Amino acid sequence: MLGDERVFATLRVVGDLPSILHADLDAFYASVEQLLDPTLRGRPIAVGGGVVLAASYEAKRYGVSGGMAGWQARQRCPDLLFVPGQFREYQRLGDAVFAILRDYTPAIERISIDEAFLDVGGSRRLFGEPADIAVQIRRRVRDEIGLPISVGAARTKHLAKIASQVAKPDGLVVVAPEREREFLDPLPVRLVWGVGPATEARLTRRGITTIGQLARESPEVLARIVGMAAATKLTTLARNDDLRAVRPGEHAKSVGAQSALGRVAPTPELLAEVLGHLADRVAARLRAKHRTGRTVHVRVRFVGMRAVTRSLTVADPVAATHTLREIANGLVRQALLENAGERDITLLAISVSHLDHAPTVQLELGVDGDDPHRLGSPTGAARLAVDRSMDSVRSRFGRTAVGYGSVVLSERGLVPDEFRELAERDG
DNA sequence: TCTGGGGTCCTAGGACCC
DNA sequence: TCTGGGGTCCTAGGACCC
Repeated sequence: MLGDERVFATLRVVGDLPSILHADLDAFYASVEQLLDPTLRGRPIAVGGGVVLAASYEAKRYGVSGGMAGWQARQRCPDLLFVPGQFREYQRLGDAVFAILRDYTPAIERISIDEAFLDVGGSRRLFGEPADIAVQIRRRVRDEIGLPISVGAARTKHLAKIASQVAKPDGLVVVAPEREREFLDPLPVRLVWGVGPATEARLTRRGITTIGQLARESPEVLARIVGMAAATKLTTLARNDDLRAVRPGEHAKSVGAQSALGRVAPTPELLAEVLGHLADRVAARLRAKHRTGRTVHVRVRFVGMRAVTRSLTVADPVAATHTLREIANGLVRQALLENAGERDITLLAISVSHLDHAPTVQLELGVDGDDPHRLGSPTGAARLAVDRSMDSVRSRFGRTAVGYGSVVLSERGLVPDEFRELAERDG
């Protein structure tokens, strides 16, 4: 049974046709839980514990939303039922939905586990008009997978995305080209991609609350409110002038990992353990993608959410766990020294940017030099060799099969690693 | 009683080069 | 005689998105 289908279109479409679809699974994690366990259906549930990772629509009606602290969610909805995530199932079902989408076009851009853009302009002869394809997609995802999915269809990506948000839950909205302004103008600025709480507050203070007002505002005035680049972007989006194409297969620009720690003293032992774990995760993923990076960033969060970052760009690409851990350790110690007023920390993160492709040959062969950070040095090459054998053992026996001493012991993370892997973008 | 983990992009100052 | 202008890279911080 399909839900609401509001076709915001006239019968005859003129001009450019709305050939871009944005497909977005509704309350994805929560919907999967309700699919797998029928006793959860119709009940307010939240995936997570300390923080709400996803809330069912029954829970959303009470004001529970993703990212909210657990205690706060319980306060708003006393009957709220928390369930732990089944992360492998999310990945499996997300992939299954994606496979259905791919039946309709190869021009598909997956932007997260539960969301994708499709350009179905070339699929008319086989499958019909975009609106028909959207109906088929929604029916198949419902029948074959069992999940609700909302779809927006429009002439541009941004408008298609807004349409799918308006369509939720479990709906379809098609925006005909000649009715774009009529559709867009009354909607709140918050629906524009890139407008979060801070920007929304600034715009509201200037009396700008709808997308129509945003579109009519002069870029110069807007620049004074939100800055030059943001003003240009917001104007383009609000006027629906962003014509970027659906692009399959983008490359990631950075790879990182973080760990929330509760509230702990940053002893050398703790730093060694946590940074070892994080460096191991990041470096293994870099190697799996055959990539290296030149800039290492660390982030340290103190009690009260204040956070600082430190980064270092090195001449030679990094992909070895030990090298990454040493650089990160140095940066974190520096950050702690410069913030000596702070006692405990609540989070540590490592990420690597300035990514480059790493041909196997370049990684394996050493050249002269004795700087251990040098990938080409004998030390660097030896480290990579160790990492690579570890990678291959893990690929056969699972990631906890082997590891650096302190890393294996620290698998007591607060969040399961399966979930971490889920949140990664494909690179 | 502050709440996860993965990312992208922008700003702004300083160093350095021509 | 301390004065122009443009560009690139690095670093730190912040807003935002899923």
